Amino acid sequence: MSSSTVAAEAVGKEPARAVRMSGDERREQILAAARRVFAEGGFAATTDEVARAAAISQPYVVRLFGSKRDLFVETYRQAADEVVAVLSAAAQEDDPAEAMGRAYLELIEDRDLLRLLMHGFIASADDEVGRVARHCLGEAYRLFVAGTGAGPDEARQFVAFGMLLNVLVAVDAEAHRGEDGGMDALVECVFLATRRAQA
Amino acid sequence: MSSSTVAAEAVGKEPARAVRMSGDERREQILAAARRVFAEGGFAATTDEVARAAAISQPYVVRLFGSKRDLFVETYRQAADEVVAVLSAAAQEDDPAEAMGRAYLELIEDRDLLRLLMHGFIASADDEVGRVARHCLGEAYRLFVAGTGAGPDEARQFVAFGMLLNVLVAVDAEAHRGEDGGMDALVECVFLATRRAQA
DNA sequence: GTTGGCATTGAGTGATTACTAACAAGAGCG
DNA sequence: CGCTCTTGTTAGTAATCACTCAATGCCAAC
Repeated sequence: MSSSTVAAEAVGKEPARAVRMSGDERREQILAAARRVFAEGGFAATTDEVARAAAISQPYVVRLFGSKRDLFVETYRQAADEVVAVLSAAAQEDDPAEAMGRAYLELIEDRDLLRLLMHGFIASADDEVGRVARHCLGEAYRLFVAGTGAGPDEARQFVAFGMLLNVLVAVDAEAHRGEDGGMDALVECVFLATRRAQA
Repeated sequence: MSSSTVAAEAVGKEPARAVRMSGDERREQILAAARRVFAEGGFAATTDEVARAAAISQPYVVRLFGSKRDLFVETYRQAADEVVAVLSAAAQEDDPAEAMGRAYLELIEDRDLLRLLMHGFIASADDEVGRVARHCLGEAYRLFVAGTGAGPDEARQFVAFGMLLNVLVAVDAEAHRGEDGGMDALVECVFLATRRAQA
């Protein structure tokens, strides 16, 4: 009970002040929060939501990144880079085709990452985001060709299957089983295909 | 020069009043405008933009549809229904597989339609939109199986290729040729594949 | 221990937004 | 003409948003 601050905070009398952190640490933390928030609401999500997710004040979010748009672009770029890096690493394993497929499945298990990516696919409103999105897609194709030595058609099918997985995760198909016959059949078929690929 | 209204409007003295229209006609017109506007900005687009696109006042847009959300849902449902109807018709032609492929290509030539659909894939925020989106996807799969008698894998590849086309159109890949090597190769490969399918 | 810099906040500000309320204008009809 | 229903508007309102400003507390170096 040395200082009064601790006791007072425990009782809730003083306004909660965030624990002090280095600027870089805080930026990383905000980026992580922004990924979650932007994944949910896209660019329409507010800086206030990001701030609450990071447990700091809203003006500080804006200050550290300059503007909401800058924060979005940086968040998006980080996510896209992550995808490319993971695919790139998988492309150099023993069985690149299998490794890349598995790597992508693991990536999109992070629903936030995937939905954020999808938002970028449509957010062609912003030039920079569109560029990053196109690059990410192009790299997926290029890395598959380069890694596996597969022909264009096989690589195209790899990417296409990835886009199908994206959409199924985005619409939360698994959580809505039994609501639509066609969708159920599609999910089942995709599920079997992924299991087969992993065998 | 019969009435003063016409002359005055030409000179711009009287406030522009929209030509009178039946409620149903107006609703259709607003839905068409909303499709364009929501395609661009998703649910974040404003009712004011829709109103301007339809050349009427913003409150009237809200009044005719109850709320922005209701307008969005109805716009989305109409678009999804259109897709299902077109695919359904194609599934009953002589060569269903070829017809459905061609039909889908023609559908997504309407970039507004496609981008609106994509927005719904992510807008799982709204339950109803999510349901419609899942149904539309499920029907594409189901209709292909039913129409062509194809196996699950072939049908899955049909839908997957469709999703790839969606994304390529959404990120405006064609308009950005030459900016990214991987993307260029992917677009070229997809282009060849569609030409092959149409032969 | 004082000073200077960094992290962080509260309190605005002006712009925008969905939505409401009230009213205007014309068409059809007796 | 008068009455009513529908179409459409203008003028709000309360809420929300990104962003700004001035201040405050804290740490470290002198």
